Amino acid sequence: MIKFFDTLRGEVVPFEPLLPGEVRLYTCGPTVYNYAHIGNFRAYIFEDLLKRFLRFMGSRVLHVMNITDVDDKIIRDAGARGVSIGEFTEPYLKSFFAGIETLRIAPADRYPLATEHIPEMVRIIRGLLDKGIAYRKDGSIYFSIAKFPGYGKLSKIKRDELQTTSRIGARIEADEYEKESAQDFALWKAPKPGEPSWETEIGPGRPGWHIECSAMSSKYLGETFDIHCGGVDNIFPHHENEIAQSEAFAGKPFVRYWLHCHHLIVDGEKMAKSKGNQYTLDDLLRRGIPATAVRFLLLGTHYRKVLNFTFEAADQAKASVQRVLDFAYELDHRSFPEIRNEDVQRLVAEADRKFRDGLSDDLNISTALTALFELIREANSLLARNKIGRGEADLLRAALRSFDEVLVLLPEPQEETLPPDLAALVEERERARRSMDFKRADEIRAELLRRGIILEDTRDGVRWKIVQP
RNA sequence: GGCGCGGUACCCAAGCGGCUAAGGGAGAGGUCUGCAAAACCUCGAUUCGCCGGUUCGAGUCCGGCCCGCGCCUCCA
Repeated sequence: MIKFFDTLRGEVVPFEPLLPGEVRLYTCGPTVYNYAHIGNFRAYIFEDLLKRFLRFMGSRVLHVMNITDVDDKIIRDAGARGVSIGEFTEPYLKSFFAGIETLRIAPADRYPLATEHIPEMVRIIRGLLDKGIAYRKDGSIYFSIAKFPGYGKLSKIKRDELQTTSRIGARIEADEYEKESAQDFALWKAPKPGEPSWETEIGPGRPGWHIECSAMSSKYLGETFDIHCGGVDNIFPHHENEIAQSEAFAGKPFVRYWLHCHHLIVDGEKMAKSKGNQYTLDDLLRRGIPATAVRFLLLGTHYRKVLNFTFEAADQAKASVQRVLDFAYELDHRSFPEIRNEDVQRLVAEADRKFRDGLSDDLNISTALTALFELIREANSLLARNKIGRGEADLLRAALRSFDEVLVLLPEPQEETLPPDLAALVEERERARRSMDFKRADEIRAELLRRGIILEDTRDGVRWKIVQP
């Protein structure tokens, strides 16, 4: 049985999709006003784990991730640069997708853009106006949270406490828009001179932040769908407001399971531009941390715990991944005796059970990784004693590939030939070794290492590996 | 002030009432090897932030305290 921690209910609950065998998933995507940092990618990696695991367990997953391509900051910064919001967001959009690919995150089925779903948003706002839940003020339209009794149920914030909560006062005064009640939020913002706006049946203007997710999720996934993910910072106000809009409009439950991922901090501190610790994916790659190590690092801490990023942890992640890769390599580049060993089947079955049970328990990745590493250790131990036959090697390869459908650490199958000049060097070294010229042999090995090839002398002869980029 | 997360070996990190406290990294010693690499074997927390309590039995439950972190209308 699969169980997840649902933020709304505040506990781990059994997971049952609305339609058997199909999970409808909506995840909050980037606001493309800047380059994504590794904290953003932590959330996307968590969602990738969730999605790949659901597929691993036999579900189809229909996944929608929104792209926020219009908001206050985008308008401000595009204006400052004197370009359209489309021109402004394009490089960030490209960079986001490049990161998704680099980290081997399974792409969503759709990435709807906010600017392409204005009519869908207007339709909901229209409906909320008609129901008297939304009201107009100075050209803007606000959602009256007093009209939605369930307001605060996700974030556990009580409505009457909202305005007395400290810190809030200053922010309310700073707000440029007049509202009936301080806690009400904007569905539609009045146009301002020189800023983008849309002519619509509810008047000119641009959407508030929250409405796009209500509009796009219901369009592609239905008015009630299975899972909605995001970072914990989205619980309030973003997701709270989505619930209010969607449920007030549709009159039915919005989301069945809310899964939120905690933050990533760096060296024990919150990431902040001012601290200079806000790393992008490219920053890490430039520092020599391979993408798979980044993936492993972001994957390796349970999603509901704060992940403390350090470069030491990144190096450890790299080494851990290497252990998996070396094991896979061993299975592919070794001769196996013609024997049978029943133990292997038992080990594989046990690892598979533990892997599934771990992830089924609210995505307990530690248990799942333990299953993988225990299998590797046991298998290596048998391998060292030459007690794994050809058939068992196939079993192990299949198990590894199966786990890797979720973890995605193994390299893509690649061309396994050395460029001729390098192959010639390997040959020359073999001749040198046969004539006991170990000095020359070691020179060649060092040369090849500089060129990204590591040589290993085994009982079956010399073999080479590509060193992780 | 409100809501929430966490403090387990040098580092990362499971376990959440009961066999010897997972797993990975780093470290020490050994095996194999021309040397390496990889791998294997062995070692490594009498102890789980602190203090009380419940229990036959507690990192695991209860109470108090200390410390770190996040959110509270920009934020993954």
